[in-house]
Amino acid sequence: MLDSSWSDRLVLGDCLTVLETMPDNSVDLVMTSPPYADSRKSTYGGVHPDQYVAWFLPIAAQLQRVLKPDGTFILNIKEKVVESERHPYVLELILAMRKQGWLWTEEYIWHKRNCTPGKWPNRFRDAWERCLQFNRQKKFKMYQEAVMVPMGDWAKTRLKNLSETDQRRDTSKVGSGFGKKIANWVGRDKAYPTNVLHLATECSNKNHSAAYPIELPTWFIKLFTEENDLVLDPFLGSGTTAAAAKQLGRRYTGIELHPTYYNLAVENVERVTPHQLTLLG
Amino acid sequence: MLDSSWSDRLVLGDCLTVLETMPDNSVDLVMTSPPYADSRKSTYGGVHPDQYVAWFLPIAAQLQRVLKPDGTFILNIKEKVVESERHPYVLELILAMRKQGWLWTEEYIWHKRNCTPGKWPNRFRDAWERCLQFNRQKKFKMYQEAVMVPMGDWAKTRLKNLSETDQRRDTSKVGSGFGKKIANWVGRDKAYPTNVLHLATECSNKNHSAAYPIELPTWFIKLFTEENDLVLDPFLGSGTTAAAAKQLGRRYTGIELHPTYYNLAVENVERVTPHQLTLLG
DNA sequence: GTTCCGCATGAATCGATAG
DNA sequence: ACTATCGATTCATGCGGAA
Repeated sequence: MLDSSWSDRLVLGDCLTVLETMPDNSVDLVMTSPPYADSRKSTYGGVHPDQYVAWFLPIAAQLQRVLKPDGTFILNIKEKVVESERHPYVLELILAMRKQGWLWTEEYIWHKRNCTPGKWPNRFRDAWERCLQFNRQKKFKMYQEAVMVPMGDWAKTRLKNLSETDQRRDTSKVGSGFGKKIANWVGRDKAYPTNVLHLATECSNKNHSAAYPIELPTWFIKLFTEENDLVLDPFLGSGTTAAAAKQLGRRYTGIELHPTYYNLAVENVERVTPHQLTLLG
Repeated sequence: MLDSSWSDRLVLGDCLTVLETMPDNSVDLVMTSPPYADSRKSTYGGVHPDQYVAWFLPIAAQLQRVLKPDGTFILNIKEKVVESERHPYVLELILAMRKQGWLWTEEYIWHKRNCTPGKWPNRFRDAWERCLQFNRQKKFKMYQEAVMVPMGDWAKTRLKNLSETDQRRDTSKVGSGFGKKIANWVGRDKAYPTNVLHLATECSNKNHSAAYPIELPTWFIKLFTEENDLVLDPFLGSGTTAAAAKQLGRRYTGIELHPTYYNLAVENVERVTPHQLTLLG
């Protein structure tokens, strides 16, 4: 049942083609952030918003097939603004995936504490993204305690690492609520999180920006898998998901189309030691 | 053009029926939180999730008619969990309203800092709701400066303009020169918010649970209207929207079907003094 | 070694300009 | 009319140099 040939492999190639070669019911968690829709046709890999659903559905079908019945699919995505309006492709995708047989179990909010700046006459800065949870069944594996304790540890670690300046800074941040959260966590060992995640965007890697900070896949991997479970990211990018999985002692499979990103991912994943206690920040 | 007969009126009656008697292009902002979908028919205002879109669309059509072309419609809503799955009626509603001619300009997130407690095997506590922004045109009135916030927590008191950080920075800059100090101070005084709002849920003195805290309509009323503009809430509930509008010196119209809520709303709105400087539980 | 400050930069968006 | 490109706007963060 356990096909070890897909353990800890990073594959260079087209996601749909590669997925078709993977066995049924073999993945415990799919966690990915697909290329965002892009109206610029000239851009390599850009998918037009109007064609986004049609492009993604066959991939979603494959993911459904390779996912174990009690596994989970987390899709990090956010719709772009097109002609001063939020494009509806994400909404349409959710509805289409439901027709495909997926259950839309939950929508987590990733609140980006440091979002890109900018000012426009008709909108504010976009500070959040969707983390859509899809399942094949109503009953699925979920290890809530795994994210209960680390949340406290995370805060404490974070608190230790922060300089006084940064602590003070955080307290005064606009709407971040970060400083307050730390205050709330002090002396409170156990707290269940909510469906809103406060995480900064990754700024550490200079050359290539990761889609999301490693804390994001780390959280979902802890929540939905146990050790030696298999985590799949069909749009690996710079390898953040695989790195998180490896670090947590999970098996991983990653697929990436672009050689540049693929090589970067290999590098980044190799650098990770399993069970390495996190250096967050 | 300005029909004063709808200024500062609270109407007891069916929302659709009342809306049909209102003049075209007369409302600057619609802000409401409609009755949530509920499968329990006996509940007041309960609408079955599967019928929610069909129920709401005629109302949305009337709102589109009475709204000024450069006005805004803010819809506070969140989908219920039905059979372990998020029901898609909100997504379907957005798509249907777009077909009706609405522009889905933006989706704000109301992050509820103290959400209802509880624990379930397959999900965490729900700590956020959608505030969907719809417009008739790409260009609409927006007064961003009105919601600019001090560098401290914007949901808290405005009296404390000096955050610790700023005080400290200010002091340290004295050594290096005066001119710089003022420039930095002014620049750091206020910042634009993002599309994520951190507000506590209302838990204060009211018998009936208000749909949202008064800070929520207050924020959107400041953002999308000027003084003497007309704010409409077709599902007034306990009157929070009208109270916020009155307090800010805007005109308001509220419609409520249920006599109990209507009377409560009248009471709550009467208690408010226009331009009363904040400090509401 | 610490703390503090300056500065570059980032999954952005709009409007204007040019082809 | 439609598309492509560019400049302006804005602020939380981390890094590096300085005190």
